[in-house]
Amino acid sequence: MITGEFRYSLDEKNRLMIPARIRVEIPGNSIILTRGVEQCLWLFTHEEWKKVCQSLVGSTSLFQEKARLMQRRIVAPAQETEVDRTGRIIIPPTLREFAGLKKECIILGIQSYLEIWDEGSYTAYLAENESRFKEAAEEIGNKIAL
Amino acid sequence: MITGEFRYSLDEKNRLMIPARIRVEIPGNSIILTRGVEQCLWLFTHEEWKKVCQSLVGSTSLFQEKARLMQRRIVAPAQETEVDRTGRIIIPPTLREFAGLKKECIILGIQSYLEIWDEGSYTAYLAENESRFKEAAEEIGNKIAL
DNA sequence: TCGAAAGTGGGAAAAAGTGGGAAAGAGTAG
DNA sequence: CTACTCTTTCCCACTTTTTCCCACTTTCGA
Repeated sequence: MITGEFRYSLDEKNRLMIPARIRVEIPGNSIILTRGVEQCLWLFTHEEWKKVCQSLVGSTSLFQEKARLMQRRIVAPAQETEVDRTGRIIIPPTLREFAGLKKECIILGIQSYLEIWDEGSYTAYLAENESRFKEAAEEIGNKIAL
Repeated sequence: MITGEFRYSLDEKNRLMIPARIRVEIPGNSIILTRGVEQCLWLFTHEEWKKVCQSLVGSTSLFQEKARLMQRRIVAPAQETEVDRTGRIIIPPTLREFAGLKKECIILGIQSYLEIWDEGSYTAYLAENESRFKEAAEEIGNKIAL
């Protein structure tokens, strides 16, 4: 997809705007929505989702506890959502609650997928992790000349 | 790009002038804008941005915490911005807020990239870090013969 | 002092975003 | 089984924002 950080608000029908810039990159007007690792939602194109699934399902077994956990936590909650003709998607209730979406939401474009955060949670997440981020940045600085 | 320290003000449409001297060095009239490590924005040419992305994204996974942090903090906020025919760029709202840009801005040219600071923040940053700067200067002095 | 280049402000057209109404569908009670 | 209600979905029309462009002002150098 594409990158960018956008703020949109959830309306009273639980609809959320997908930024026009990002929308044009979504093939077929439909997208897969699931739980993210942190308190956010992940959105994938069908193609990307296939890759995620294959790497999760393909390399694991029904008879391994950790594998089942990953399946339940990432694969199971996934739902396909249509982008309506004005560019909005409907966030299913269980996913909305999981991500704690209230009104103001942040949409992140991270190249091959998107994330949706509640604005408050996202701000808190970044604040909590700022020092960790700076450490990681230093590390990269030591490895790479940029 | 080129070096230099310039002061321009953000107009009421969130447009910021790119100094003519620097502008001529930007290929293709379009530039990548993202969050910097401190409270400022970083601007890269496409070519430079590609390098940054590769060093961040290249060898990482969706399922690694530190990788996600770096992606969210540096890669996700990135947006491509056109330089209009009078030489201005539009600063997207989320980036403007992050950098705390009010009116007067400082543009720094640092060879391979640019930085945009709010004038107040920049002055404060320099003042706060003057002693650390002197330490850093000593350290470098020990490594380099100049 | 004049000309050219750089910078500023603002208007108009186009695009993007928002709210809400109506139709369709599901669920429930009589 | 039917009728009523509530929810969901789809679409339209209005509003706001963005983008593009023009013209004026200022600055700098000759």
